[in-house]
Amino acid sequence: MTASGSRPEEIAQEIRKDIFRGRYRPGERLPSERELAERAGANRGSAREALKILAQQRLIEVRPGGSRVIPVHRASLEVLGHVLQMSGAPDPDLLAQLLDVHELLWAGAVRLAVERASDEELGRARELLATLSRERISEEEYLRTIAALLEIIAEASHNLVLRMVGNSLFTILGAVVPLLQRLRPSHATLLPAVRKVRRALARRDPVAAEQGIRALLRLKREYVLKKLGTPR
Amino acid sequence: MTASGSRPEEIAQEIRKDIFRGRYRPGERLPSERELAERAGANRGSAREALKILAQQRLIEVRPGGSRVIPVHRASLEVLGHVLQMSGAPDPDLLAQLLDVHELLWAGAVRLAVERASDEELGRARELLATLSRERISEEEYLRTIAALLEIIAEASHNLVLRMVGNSLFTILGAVVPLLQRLRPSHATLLPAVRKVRRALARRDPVAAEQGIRALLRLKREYVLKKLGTPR
DNA sequence: GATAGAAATTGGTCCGACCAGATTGGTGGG
DNA sequence: CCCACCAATCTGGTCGGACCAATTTCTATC
Repeated sequence: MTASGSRPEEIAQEIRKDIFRGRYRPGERLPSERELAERAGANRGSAREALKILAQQRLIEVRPGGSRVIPVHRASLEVLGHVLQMSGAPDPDLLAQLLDVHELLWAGAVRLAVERASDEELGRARELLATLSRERISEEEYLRTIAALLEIIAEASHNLVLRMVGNSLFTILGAVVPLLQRLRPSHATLLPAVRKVRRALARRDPVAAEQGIRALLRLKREYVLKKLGTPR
Repeated sequence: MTASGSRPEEIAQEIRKDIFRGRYRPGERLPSERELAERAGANRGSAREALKILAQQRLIEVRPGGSRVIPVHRASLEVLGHVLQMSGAPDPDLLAQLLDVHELLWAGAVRLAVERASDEELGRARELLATLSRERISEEEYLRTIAALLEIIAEASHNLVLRMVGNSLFTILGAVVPLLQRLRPSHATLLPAVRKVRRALARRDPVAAEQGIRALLRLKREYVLKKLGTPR
């Protein structure tokens, strides 16, 4: 019925669905490994592994006596991807929240990055910005370039934590965004933001860089949400 | 040798150590499930589960033919806690990075929160601030109150993503910080920041609130790092 | 030396079994 | 009628062994 992955992943997905649909409410007890296994026509080991997956995503808590559901807002970031991909189209509200945090985080990151980046890192960033400001840039290349740009920012920030959080957010976004089309802002709207970032990097001006990245990501945000029909 | 948890968790910890110590380098292949099991004197299932744990933390990638190590900066946030608890005292640099992101995130969060919070939520926050500004507050209560305050901020921001990221950061910090003592700034240094936040909440001034929380968290940061002897 | 094929290895899944701790339901005393 | 107590039952934790398909590694061949 589902689609992908290994047997345990399938089972986990099934349970996740049930949790999101409200079949199992927070605090409630989940069926036992044995029952889940039987229900899915799988081995107990597979069902067990499925539960372990959900447990590590902090969506459930498994302990002797029975596993229990944990409120979503206590769960790990990773479940977000699954939430967004639950029903056909991603929930616009949630996506907007994700983009908010995305913007917040990278804005802060670029600030640190500009302060600490080596000239070489700065150079690579500048190249990417040049790519972004090119007249004819494909949808795919736009997304890829933005990704690379953020990757450099994360690296240049010399902050491992930032890099890790950025990874998570980007992974989630990357899994959802491609579902929508026409995500690339027009060249005309894109250019000013790119120019701003460019100048900020040249002058090593953290505040300006922050504003520039904010503008850049906000463009992405606007286009994504507009595509979903409910801009805020 | 290690300490806690289930058999698989012990094995996972052992492997993690080896990865962090550089015994297994990124891209390198890990021993097979069978060998790891034998080496640990455990069942293959347990070794397998250990690998699954590490895989879900994106520290390794397990696939037919052999599991491979992934660079730390690609890993999930959750491994951070383990990195910090590796050697006796947490690495000051890394802890500083963590606190930087902590501050960045909550500063952004409080901004959203002040804009969107209900009066009831605001009231609860105000109570906590009152607790913080009390003359005689124990070490433990200080930490607990800060935690509760951030929790409310996360809730009031009405941003699920923020809440989740905050959870992760807070969990990591919570696991590390208690190891150090004397984390509570003196009442005199604490008071101005608390006052600032308080006024900002009363006026629903997002910018002021952001600055206030920043100040509050920076105090925490200073004290934590000073305790470690290497402030920056 | 390159390559195609055979053999060993690896993870994926299944089955069945035992243990210790938790849950549950019944029972007897208050 | 309520509550404390205890035994049957259930739950997750771990173990051992087995088979499969895909990958990796080795080898004989060209």
